[in-house]
Amino acid sequence: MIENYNFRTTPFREKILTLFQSKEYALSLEEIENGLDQFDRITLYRTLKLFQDQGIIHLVNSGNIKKYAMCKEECTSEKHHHHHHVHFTCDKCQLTECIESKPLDIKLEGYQIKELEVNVSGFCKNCL
Amino acid sequence: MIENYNFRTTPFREKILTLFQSKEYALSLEEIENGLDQFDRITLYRTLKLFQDQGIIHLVNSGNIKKYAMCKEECTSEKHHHHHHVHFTCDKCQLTECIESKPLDIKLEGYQIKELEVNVSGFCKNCL
DNA sequence: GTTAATCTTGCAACATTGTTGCGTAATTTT
DNA sequence: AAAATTACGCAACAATGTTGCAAGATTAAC
Repeated sequence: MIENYNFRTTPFREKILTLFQSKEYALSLEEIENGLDQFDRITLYRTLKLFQDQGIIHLVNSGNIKKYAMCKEECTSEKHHHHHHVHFTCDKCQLTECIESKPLDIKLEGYQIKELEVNVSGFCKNCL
Repeated sequence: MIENYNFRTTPFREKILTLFQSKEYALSLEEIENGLDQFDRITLYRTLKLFQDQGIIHLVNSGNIKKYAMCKEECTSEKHHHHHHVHFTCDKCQLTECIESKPLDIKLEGYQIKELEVNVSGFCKNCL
């Protein structure tokens, strides 16, 4: 899949991608780093930025912690992809997941909405 | 108003509070610092943390920039106050404001929702 | 009102997070 | 095979945030 993009396939990038694919939930920077043996910090930052720019992953604000989640297929199709789905972070297990619910249609009188981000926290199915 | 809380009223804290009250929109750290003549960085951080803990201000994730907004009255009444209203950031003027709309009732099957945060971006009334 | 307790400040020092520049290495293209 | 492009890894820096501690200010106690 990585070959469809206009950047090179390198061992490091494949490793990062594999890491994301092996998890069902969003990854914090710490979790990504823990999943790697030895790595260059700057290269990791640049890889994450590249993946974001290419619509492979997207940023999730989970409280004070930034996390990164794989984009679903719908995202990559559009150039400027939107993430109108809900991000849920569990207060107990701390896992963050993307919830594919029906698209939210929030409308604000007099405003033109381009991007919409919904971050929800509470208890997930496993921790209830 | 600051006297209703269980911490001391100091010139610095009053200055910060006045700064927030003088603006209709959420303030970034940079904007706060620009509104002060000379100040101690650590004291500012601690003041912001204090105000957050006391429910005077709350954090808004505006894209990659953290901002702080005054809490409305409804917030301070409850101990664990919720911010189920919408935060809007304009792509043009970059201002972030809290929009008092009807409370959002997002429900997720099997999840117990405690906190809800909605960040919207686009063009605001003035920039349309 | 003086003393004691508490809170706040400001400095140092450190930790984390993120960016930029640049030479080298690897990969594509010609 | 040579040239152009892209990616990597290091240094250096910048921004952001935290902790400890001594000194100052405020409040409470005697």
